[in-house]
Amino acid sequence: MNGKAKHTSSAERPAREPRLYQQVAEKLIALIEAHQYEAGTRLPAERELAAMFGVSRPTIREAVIALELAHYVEVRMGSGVYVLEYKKDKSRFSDQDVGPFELTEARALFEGEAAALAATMITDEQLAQLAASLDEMVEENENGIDSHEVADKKFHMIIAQATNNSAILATIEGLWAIRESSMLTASTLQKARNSGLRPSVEQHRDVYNALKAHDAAAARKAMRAHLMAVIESMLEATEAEAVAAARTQTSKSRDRFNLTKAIG
Amino acid sequence: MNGKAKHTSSAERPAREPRLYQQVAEKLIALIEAHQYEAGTRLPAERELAAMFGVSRPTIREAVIALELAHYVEVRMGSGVYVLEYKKDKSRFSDQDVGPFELTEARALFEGEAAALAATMITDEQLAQLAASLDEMVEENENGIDSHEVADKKFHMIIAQATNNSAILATIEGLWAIRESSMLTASTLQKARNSGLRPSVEQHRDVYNALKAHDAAAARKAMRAHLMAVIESMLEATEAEAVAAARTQTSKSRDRFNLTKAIG
DNA sequence: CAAGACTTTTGGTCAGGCCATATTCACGGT
DNA sequence: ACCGTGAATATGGCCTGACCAAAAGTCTTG
Repeated sequence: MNGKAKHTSSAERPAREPRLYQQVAEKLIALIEAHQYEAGTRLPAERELAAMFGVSRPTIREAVIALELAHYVEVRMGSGVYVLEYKKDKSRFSDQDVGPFELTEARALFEGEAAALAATMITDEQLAQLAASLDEMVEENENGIDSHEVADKKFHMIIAQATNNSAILATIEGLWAIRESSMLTASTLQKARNSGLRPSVEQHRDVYNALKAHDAAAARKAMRAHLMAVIESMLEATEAEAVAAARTQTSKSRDRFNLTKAIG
Repeated sequence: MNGKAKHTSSAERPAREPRLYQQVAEKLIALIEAHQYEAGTRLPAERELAAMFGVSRPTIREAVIALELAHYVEVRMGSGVYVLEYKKDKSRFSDQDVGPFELTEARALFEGEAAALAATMITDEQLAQLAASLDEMVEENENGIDSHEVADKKFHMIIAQATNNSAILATIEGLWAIRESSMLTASTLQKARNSGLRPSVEQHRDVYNALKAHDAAAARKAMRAHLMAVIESMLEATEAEAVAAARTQTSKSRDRFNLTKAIG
């Protein structure tokens, strides 16, 4: 191995080559994804890899760190670097089926807290955005547009963002993602909407006012009230429809709802 | 700098310290997030950083690569490494590393609510499981086992499960998954633990007692207190190091200033 | 005064070394 | 024969020192 001749072949590449460790990392990833190295197995030793790729050991180490940070491999000192299981997916909220009531209950708790936190640090600009989304909501309602969803989601997301906490934002986004991807939830919500009780703009405005006043307790209370109301309307819609069959099931949900309301 | 005496003080530490590059990366991130280095500005040269942190240049390079992959900095060959703009950006939550503080803050809020909800409906069997995990925790602490994690996670998961809400369970599992998959977070927690303040079994026991008494408010309060304490210890551990690093930098600057003054 | 050449700074990489831990395996006791 | 047990060995972790190439700063020169 020479320490300097690595550029001897650079005559044709005016474009700056990526750093060496990146090239090596890519090659290694390619090998792993081509199942040259199965999950759970050990990669060749750093010294061997260095020889294989014709680079120095530090470079191999850098590449390994890149794979490590991408969760492709795990490094065990004194033992070797091992290929990890599934590098794929990451949707933590797996496809498991969450019911609409569970979902909304979770939102009531979590978004309530998020609102309380946001109240302490929301900016004027974010407040303005909230006001704008409220206007959109009104407009959507007047136009009879069914999907008043857009402005609704926007409203809640701005609040999540106002917490300045990416973990909270990610969590709430995840809950909305479930809601949007779950058939059951969608249909229940639809029914609830059709049965009159539209998610009132007023409830949202209560939240907005609390945030504007930077009143954490009031914000939490308003947000919870809003989502509790959503649960209520879902319950009514469901109950009215499923008379006998789902009776027990639904009553169970109602009991539960009362519990949740109690801890607030 | 010596090449081998770095372990001289390791006689008593059963806990495996994180790799050096991770520790350095964390300190750097702490400095950046503390606005010691503003966005767009240049970090000290690798050789300087090596001197500052008392490590070799290859280690600094590894740490810089970690920051680079996390989009904290950008490396320009021949020029330097530059701090990038906002690190938060888009909604792509899964592949983005959330900071350890954000994560724990989110947990404090969400798990607090989960505990409150769980208090109203937790079963005797689940309480027994909690008690068992507390015992495990004590045992792990005595055995000096580093990963007191196992019992800890079990404890929190039982509570999440006791809410009987799969959305809540999934959310809290997700937060733990982030914690486990993020190396930087893990390292911060590790340090917090090493620096004395172990996540006390007492705090967990407070939560347990509140749940056993089916006292929602007390459960929420205890859970929050526990996680707030975790944040506190992380802050202390991080701050101490950030300050130390900053001091090195400062004294260096002072030396330079004196030189400049002398030759002026 | 500006354009080009020289020098310095800074990242990029290599080479080779020693240490600590993990794993292996042969050895000796039972 | 079986099972510890302790010495090799393999492997990652980190360090020192060096040289190259690109960028940036400095100086000379037309």
